[in-house]
Amino acid sequence: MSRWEPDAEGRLGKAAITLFAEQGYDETTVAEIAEAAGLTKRTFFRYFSDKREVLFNGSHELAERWIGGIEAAPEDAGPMAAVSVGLDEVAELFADRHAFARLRSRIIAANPELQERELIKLQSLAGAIQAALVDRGVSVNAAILASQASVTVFHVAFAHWVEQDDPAALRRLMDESLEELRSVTAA
Amino acid sequence: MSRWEPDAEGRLGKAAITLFAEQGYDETTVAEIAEAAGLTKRTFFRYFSDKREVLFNGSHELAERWIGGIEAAPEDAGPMAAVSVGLDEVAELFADRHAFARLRSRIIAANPELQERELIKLQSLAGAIQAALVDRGVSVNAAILASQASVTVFHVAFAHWVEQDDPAALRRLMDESLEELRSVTAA
DNA sequence: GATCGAATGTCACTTGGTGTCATCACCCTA
DNA sequence: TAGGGTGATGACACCAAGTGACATTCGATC
Repeated sequence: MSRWEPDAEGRLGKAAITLFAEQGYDETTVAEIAEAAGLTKRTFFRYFSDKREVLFNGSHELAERWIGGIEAAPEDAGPMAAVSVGLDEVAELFADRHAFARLRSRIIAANPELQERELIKLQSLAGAIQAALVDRGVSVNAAILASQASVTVFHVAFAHWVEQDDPAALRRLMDESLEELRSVTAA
Repeated sequence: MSRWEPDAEGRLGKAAITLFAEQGYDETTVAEIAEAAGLTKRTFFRYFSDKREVLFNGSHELAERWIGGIEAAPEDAGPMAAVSVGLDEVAELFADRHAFARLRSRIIAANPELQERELIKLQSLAGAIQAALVDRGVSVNAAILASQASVTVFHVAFAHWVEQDDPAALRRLMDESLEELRSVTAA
């Protein structure tokens, strides 16, 4: 692709994570990140629409995996069952990224701006799931609620996952979260 | 309070909403808002931590009302039942603000930055509800899920409310949303 | 009416973010 | 192999959000 040093985007992402972890998000300027990657501020903004976005690159892949799982679910499965098939894919995706996920989570946890961005990414994920459910014949209202609920379940489980030490625990934590939601709403 | 023209904060808020509605959020600068209110940019940032915040002033009142309802719920009510009592209070709070809520919603809907801020406000609302539930003796996990679910229910119902024409429909829409969530998660 | 404190103004500055144009490295083709 | 095309990068100027430091203004109070 590029004719200079390869993978400008990857270098920028790596430099950003490193600097954020070392000295904090607010204390790191875009100019610094670019310089650490041997590029300029202008180039940073060609790859990332804003400074936060560099931490949310993977969200598209997450959505694709999850949606793929939903589409592959048996036709007669209900909305939550279909969503749960998607969670299998998601758990697999994160299987070897526990350390990275923890680092990234800590950075985000330390900064409200980043939490805002994370929430809107989850919201857009919920929107995609909703559409996938509607495609399966689920009613719009049910799809809204089911997608919101499942994203909440994922979010809660993911937060637990990064704060404990077993990289393989994600799927189990998601199931526990789902079960808890069931018992709470049933009451 | 103030010794100049009274209610600087109120004037800033009013000027902001008006300008945002007229010419859009991005196209309105803080300096413009301040000038319209007969103040300066610096004073704007003394009342509002950033430009978005001027649209989210009421969120504290919403949380207080909802929490008040939860605390007033019968001791033996389950988490979702207690939350639902809070929704009565919330519905009352918005009874005479339908037009304003619609205007504000349209502004927010037109701007992703503002949607981010809205989501984090809802998240903080969920956190407050969670704490109120824990105070009632609900387990932490159940409180997390119940608060998240109830905020989702509120969000969905509110979105419907501002897009239809009956200002008195909020409580009914919230109940419908809640029922939908029950039936979806039960499956 | 001197003084005090809270609210507001002034000013300079940093940083995120953008528009525009120049430049560079490579590829293709004559 | 010279030259032109093309997409990635750099250079530079600029705007607007947000902040820190200090000055000013008004009203209250003694």
